[in-house]
Amino acid sequence: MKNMTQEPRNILSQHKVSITNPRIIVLDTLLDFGNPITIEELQSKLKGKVAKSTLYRVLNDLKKINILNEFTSPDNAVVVELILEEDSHHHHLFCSDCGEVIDVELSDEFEMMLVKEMEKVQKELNFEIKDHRVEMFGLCTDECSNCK
Amino acid sequence: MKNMTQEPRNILSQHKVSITNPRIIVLDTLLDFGNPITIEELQSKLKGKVAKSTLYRVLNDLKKINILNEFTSPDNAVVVELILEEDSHHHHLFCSDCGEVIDVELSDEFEMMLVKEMEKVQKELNFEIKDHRVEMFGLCTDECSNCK
DNA sequence: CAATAAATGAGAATAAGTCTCATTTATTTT
DNA sequence: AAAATAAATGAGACTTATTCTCATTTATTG
Repeated sequence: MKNMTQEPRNILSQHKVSITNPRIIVLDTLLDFGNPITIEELQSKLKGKVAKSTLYRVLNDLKKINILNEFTSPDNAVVVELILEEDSHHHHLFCSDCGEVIDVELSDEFEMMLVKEMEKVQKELNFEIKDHRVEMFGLCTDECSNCK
Repeated sequence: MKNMTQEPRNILSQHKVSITNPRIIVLDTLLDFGNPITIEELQSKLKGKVAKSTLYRVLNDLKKINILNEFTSPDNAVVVELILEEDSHHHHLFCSDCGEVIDVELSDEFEMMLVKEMEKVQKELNFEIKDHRVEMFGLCTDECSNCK
C-alpha cells in the first residue's frame, strides 16, 4: 500500500509547482474520494485543515496546471474533479436526489457521431467548436446510501 | 404587429399565475431578446425597471411554471432561457470570447443514438435517467459584433 | 366596490468566492 | 547547511450574487 502523501507530491513535482501542505492535503482528499465533488462536500471532508482562502487558491492552482476540471451541478453548485489521465474523456451523470456525480464513458461510435454533428454546427454557424460535454440527469435508484 | 405586452399576458394567464407588471416586463424582455441570456445582461436590459429582489422572484416563478430553463455558462454565470414550445428540444453552444449562447438543434439520428447510450448507462449503473444536455464550447468567428 | 390574497420594492441578511497583508514555508543561492 | 529570496498561507475583510423580511402596493375574488 502506497504512502498516502506520495502521489500528491509526485503530481505537484511533475507539474513544476511547489509542494506545500495545503496542496498535498487537497490532492489527497480528491484522490481519496475519487469522484467529482462539490466544494461544500470537499470543505466538509477537509474539516478546516486548510483555510477557505487557501482552498480556493489551491483549486485555482490545480486548474492552472490543467489537472482540475470544474463544472456545475443541476442546482448550480460548483463541482470539481481531478483529471490525471489525458485519455479519460468522459461525461457526467447527476442524481437529482442525493447530488452524487458519476463519471460515464460513452461509446466511441457515439463520440464519433457527436464530432460529426459538431462539424455540421461549425459550418452552419461559422463557429469554431473546441470542446463539448454531455450531461445526464436522473435518480440513482437502490444501492445509494445517501438517497433514503 | 402584435401588442408587445399581449404575449406575456397570455403566457401568464395560460399558466394561471397573476398578471403583474414586473412579470410582464421580464417576459417581454426575454421574448424580445430571443436567446439565452445571463442574469447580468438581463438586469442591464431591464435598467432598474424591476427591483432586483423582484427579478429573482419572477425568474423563480417562471421556473415553477416550467417556462424558464436555467443553466450556467463555462465561466459559471447563470443563464436563463424561455421555453415556450414543448417540442423545442435543443442544446447550447457557448462562445468563450463574447459569452454568447446559441441554441442548437442536433439531428434526430444523433438524439436517437444518445437515447440508446443513456439506456445502456441506465442498465449498467442502475440509474433512472430523466433528462440530458449537450453543451458545446468554442469561438464564434467573424460576424460577431461583440468579439473584437 | 370591498375584502382578501398575492406580489412588490427597498434594503438587510446570507453565502460563495476573492483580496489584502503580515507571517510562515519552500526553494534557490552561496 | 545556512542565508537570502520567492512563493504560499491563514485570518479575516471585502465583493458580488441571491434570498429574505416586512411594510406598502397591486391583483383577484366575492
